[in-house]
Amino acid sequence: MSAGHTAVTAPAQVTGEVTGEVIVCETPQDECGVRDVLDRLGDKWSVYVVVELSSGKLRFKELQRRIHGDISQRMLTLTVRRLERDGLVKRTVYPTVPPQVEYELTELGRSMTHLVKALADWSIEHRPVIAEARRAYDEVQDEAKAGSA
Amino acid sequence: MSAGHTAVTAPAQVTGEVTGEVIVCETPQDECGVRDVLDRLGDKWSVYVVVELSSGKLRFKELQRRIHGDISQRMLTLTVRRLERDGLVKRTVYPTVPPQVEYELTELGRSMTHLVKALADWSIEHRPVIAEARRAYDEVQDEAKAGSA
DNA sequence: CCGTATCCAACTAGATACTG
DNA sequence: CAGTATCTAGTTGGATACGG
Repeated sequence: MSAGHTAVTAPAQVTGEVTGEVIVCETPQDECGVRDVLDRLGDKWSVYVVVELSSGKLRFKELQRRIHGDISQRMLTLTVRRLERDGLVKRTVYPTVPPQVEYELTELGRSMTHLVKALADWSIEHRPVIAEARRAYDEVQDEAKAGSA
Repeated sequence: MSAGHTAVTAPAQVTGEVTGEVIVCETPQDECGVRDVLDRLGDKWSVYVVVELSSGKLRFKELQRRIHGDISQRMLTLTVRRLERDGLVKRTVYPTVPPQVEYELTELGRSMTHLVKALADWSIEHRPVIAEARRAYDEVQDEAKAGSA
């Protein structure tokens, strides 16, 4: 994304390898190619779009309504465009008036819902532990601050 | 992270649920709790720290050396602190001189390496398809731009 | 209805210098 | 060695207005 605020383009990637339980890369500088997925998963809305589309085809407005946390029109556009560019989402425009656009997961996109589900499962399963860890961590930090004051 | 540039703190989260192949949330506003994981997975370096620590305990400097793409001291500090706060990484300080600090995955952290591995596997497996999808998409976009010029 | 364009606010990340 | 502090640049995300 060299210039524009609206650009969808992203950088390139290289080769990597995963072995057994321990993750290894052939060439250390290549980032293992994981960045490809992470860049898409890492942004604020992509996962939710995939989640909503996992249950079927949706129109723009309908998709927007379903996304949690009130996604703006602009962000939804950017998000679906990036997903479309990566071949995870298919966009179908019906030249009606008013215009109608439908979004659905591609085969590739559907193959990723398993991962997203795994992520969600893990997250939900370990939420209490993580929450407690954060609470404990913050408490210690606060004490340290109070003590030094 | 309300104020500081150096702060480690992050917002809270709520309840969610995953059912079958389709992902569902009980209350639509709760973000399904997936954000918890994603926030950590989404930042630039966390995954690489987890990857490197998946093969064992490491000191700060050693960890820094191994991370791909030349992580700065500051970013490594921020990253491991966030991971520590979430209970994914354990930080052990030996009060020697010069100081020595060791980082290792906790049980929780190790339970996440499976996910990271799944992510990496998927990424590597589908890299060609994604690359081709992007190429095709960009080509069409460029044509459109050229056509309108 | 489905966007795009523009402007602005917030956060993330890098470089560099300094400390226990 | 293992950080913290500071400053700055780049990127992401939100609000709003307008266009096909």
